Amino acid sequence: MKALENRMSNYVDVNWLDMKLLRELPHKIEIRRPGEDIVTIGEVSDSVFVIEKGWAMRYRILDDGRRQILNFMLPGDCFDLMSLTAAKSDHSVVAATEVELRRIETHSFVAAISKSPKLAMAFWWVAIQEQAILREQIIRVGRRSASERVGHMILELNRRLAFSMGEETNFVSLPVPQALLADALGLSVVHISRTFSKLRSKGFIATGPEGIEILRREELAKLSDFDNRYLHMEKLRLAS
Amino acid sequence: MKALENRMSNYVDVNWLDMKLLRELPHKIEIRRPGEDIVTIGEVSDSVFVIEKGWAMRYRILDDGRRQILNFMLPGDCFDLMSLTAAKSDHSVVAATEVELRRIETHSFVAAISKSPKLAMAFWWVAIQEQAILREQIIRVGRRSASERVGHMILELNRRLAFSMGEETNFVSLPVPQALLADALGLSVVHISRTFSKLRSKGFIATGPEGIEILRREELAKLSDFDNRYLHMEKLRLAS
DNA sequence: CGCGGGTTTGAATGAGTTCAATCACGGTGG
DNA sequence: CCACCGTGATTGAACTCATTCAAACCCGCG
Repeated sequence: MKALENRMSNYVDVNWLDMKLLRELPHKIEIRRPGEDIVTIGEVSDSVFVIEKGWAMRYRILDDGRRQILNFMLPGDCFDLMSLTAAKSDHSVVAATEVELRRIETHSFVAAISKSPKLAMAFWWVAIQEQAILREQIIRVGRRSASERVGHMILELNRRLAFSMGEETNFVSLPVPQALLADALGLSVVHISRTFSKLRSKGFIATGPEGIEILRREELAKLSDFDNRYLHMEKLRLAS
Repeated sequence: MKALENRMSNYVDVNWLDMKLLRELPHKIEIRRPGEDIVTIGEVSDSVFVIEKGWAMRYRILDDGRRQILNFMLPGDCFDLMSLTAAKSDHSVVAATEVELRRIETHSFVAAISKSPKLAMAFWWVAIQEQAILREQIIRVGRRSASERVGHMILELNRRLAFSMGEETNFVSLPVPQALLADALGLSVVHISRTFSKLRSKGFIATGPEGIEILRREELAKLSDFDNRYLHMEKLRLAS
């Protein structure tokens, strides 16, 4: 719950939202090992999930084995609000690292948001933010060069992690192999590696086994045309 | 309103949803000429729009002039439900052809959906479908070849147009220049043209000034790995 | 007729892929 | 303690798909 609270407290007044209501919702905590599916394509989910710890990702496999990762989901992210309409999922969600999940059954979730318009609005906002991340992903893979893609992704992950941790840092923990970045950015593993070494040699980043350190944020942001406004991390205002 | 009614009647029981409520909502009808912005990046919108006639598109321009079209919006599509949270738009929406719009002010829209949970659920579904289209777009530009992208896009437009027209056809009216397809699919205009002629020479499609005719739907769908389930065009079920 | 937007074609170039080999490192079993 | 794996990162060379630039073409329209 910590990550979600951190996140929400960044855009709503601390005591504006009754987190208690959410925290006390009936739920189960589940653990998934890396590679285990959380939601499988074609299935109708009856639950909403909140990621407590670890990374997950949405993905789809094409007929010949190509894989596209749609987006990464970090602590504090919620899915699948799609379950509210009982639609079949058009993609799978898998644990990228070991993941701790809070599972809330759809009907209790619906009950909670219909009781609290504030909570409903907060989750509406979550959906908005996710859409924005998807759109940014389209732009990344559609019109950006390899270095721009990599730089942009690093900065996005850094902002989102900072947002859910509640603290600034130039370090991006990257608990996933480069192959996953490749499938997220529509590049080959080989080229991801080459791009990293290019960014390293230019002094923009340093890489280690644990993750990436951003050495020159400004230049990197300029190079990759990164503008974090799309993440909508400013305080939320309610529509009258 | 016709297009939206057609569309909704395809997935909800005809008299299940009180379209009257929606139809009688205070609104203004507006016309935009091709190229005119409907929503501008950075602005906070106070209205929800429904496209009555014509095509619009979401897009973003990068610093050096590259453009990415995020998706096309056809008759019956709604936007921007984002306005409910009074967030600044992270992209622009522009008329691709001459467009007829129904503009509903956010506050009347919010009033209507809070009165009618059915209406709210219907619009929630609209948001779900749009997310699915965005995800499919990511897969298209991230992991598909040029011919797959073009074929897949043709089939998507065909399904969506059929859905909003309420009638089957193998013809896809394409009232926009190839340059727009290029910016949507992350390809150059030249390559779009070459790809079309490849698809033509294989006998999959025929092109004319008005649009595209699909000659061999099955083969084309196979070639482009198109599976229309993501469009969620089946009847809606309500979550208890 | 001639102009202009859009499409098509050709030739040269380039960014990213593929294949294959090598390297680095942590873990395992003898 | 050390040889032996296996996974993931890196590098080189050949190749491919798509881009760029430039010219030609097509067609509706004033």
